[in-house]
Amino acid sequence: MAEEDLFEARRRKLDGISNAWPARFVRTHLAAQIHDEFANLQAGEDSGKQASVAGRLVASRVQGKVGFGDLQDSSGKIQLFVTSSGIEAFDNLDSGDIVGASGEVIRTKRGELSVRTDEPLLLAKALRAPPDKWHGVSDTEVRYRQRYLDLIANPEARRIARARIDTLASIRRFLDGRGFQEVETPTLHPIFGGGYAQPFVTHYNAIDRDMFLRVATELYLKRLIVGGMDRVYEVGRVFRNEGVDWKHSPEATMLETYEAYADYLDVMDFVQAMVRDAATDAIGTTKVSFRDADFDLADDWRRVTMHELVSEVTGETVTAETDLDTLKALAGRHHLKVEPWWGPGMIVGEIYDKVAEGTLKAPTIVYDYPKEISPLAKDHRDDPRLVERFEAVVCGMELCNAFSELNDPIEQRKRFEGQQELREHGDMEANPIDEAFLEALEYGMPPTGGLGVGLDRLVMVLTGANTIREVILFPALRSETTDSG
RNA sequence: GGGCCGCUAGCUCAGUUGGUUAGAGCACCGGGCUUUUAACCCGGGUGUCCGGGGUUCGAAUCCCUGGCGGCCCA
Repeated sequence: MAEEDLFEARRRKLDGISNAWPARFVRTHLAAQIHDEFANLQAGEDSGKQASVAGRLVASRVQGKVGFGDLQDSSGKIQLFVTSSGIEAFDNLDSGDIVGASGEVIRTKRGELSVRTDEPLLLAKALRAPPDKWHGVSDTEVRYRQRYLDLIANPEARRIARARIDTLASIRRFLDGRGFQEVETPTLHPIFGGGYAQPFVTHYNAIDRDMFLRVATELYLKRLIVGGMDRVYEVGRVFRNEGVDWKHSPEATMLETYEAYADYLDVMDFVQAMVRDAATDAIGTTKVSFRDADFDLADDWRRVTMHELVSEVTGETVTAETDLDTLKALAGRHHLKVEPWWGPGMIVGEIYDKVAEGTLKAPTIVYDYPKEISPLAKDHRDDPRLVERFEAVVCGMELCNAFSELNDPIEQRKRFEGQQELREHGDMEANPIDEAFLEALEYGMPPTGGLGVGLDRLVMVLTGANTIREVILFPALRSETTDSG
């Protein structure tokens, strides 16, 4: 039957129904509550207790004068057992319909816990058929464009959505419990900064100027630290106008936390505890399988400096003192393109990025970054060529980025000027000078430990999702078009 | 941006070397069935083979081009 005929056949079934779109239905139980409450009911036994349930009819089996239906609600599934006088109404339902039913909770002869009803009630018609009851929907494009179908048909989609919700709730609990305050800062920025990325540009009509969608929340959260809000965090969408791959989405959700009087070593402990709690709360265990690795998030994460790691992976000793020519030669041996204006730090960063990072499997804290590639981190207490910065990496994917925050406004201005030079060389991801931010620092910012966590990525690790699109309910896709060539 | 792969019924898929009227299961429609659970039995057959152009006696199949998606690389 053609699609229009299927649609029409379903629509016709509304004709004889007086109130096909009721506004309300009183439920007494979710499916899972019935399974809990009546777990001990024996096969063939009636409970004597009434229940009202509602949800989507995902399967039905009519056998003569009785019928069986599987009702799916937010908690799970419960069988409807439709008897005598209800069979005509039941026969008039289609799979996918939203249905309510009231009756006695029983367990059938075959052992299936059921609500026995003689009046199944249509609560909302599904004019389109739901996904195939057995195969579900597996076309990735459909799963992303019509995530509701994925959620209806695929338990895995529901599991991931739920884990994300629970991860976020856990993190908020963790932070709130430590005296952090959740704040909201602007999404539209006059200057982009705080992250190394190309911004989206939009136009603000009321003040007739171009604005940038934020690439990070960092520079506003630090203003709040200046303002005396000692522990703040924001969970927010950030926008990066770049390519999409398994670990990058142009819209991503970032958690940033700032804690006055803490340093990056404090933040190392902090982020591990937060991730460990999130795992326990979201998936009930700290043992995870992600991509080709299995590990326990409760184990202490390995800590290695960037220079140690680069040395280890390349087999050549690289330190902050290694000279430019040696580094260029090393980069060349790894077939890396090095721009002529790059200093030693940028080359080390490039070797790390392209050669070393991908070798890391279990969570690893890579710390003490070159200053050149870290314009917002504080000078290292022992080595002025380095900064106090770390990233945690899992299976070659950066999970978080943290610093002892640079709070010296004079040094910060120099760093911005360094970024400006990169922009003049054509690096449009380098951040422009943000005078308003510098002015805030000039009023005095306490020493602060800051952290940025890619929440989508954290959910990937916890759920084992192998692409970021699986943990974003509505990932960005090109428009569907019917244009012909 | 580059390379490779894919797009066939509402869904999941098959479709040989280019050759009759493009198939299966599910879903759907009609009939049967008072304990089914991928229910079952009998009957029915749904289509812009992603769009456009070309080659050919003949195109889902080959070529060109565009779209969308996936994987890998930058």
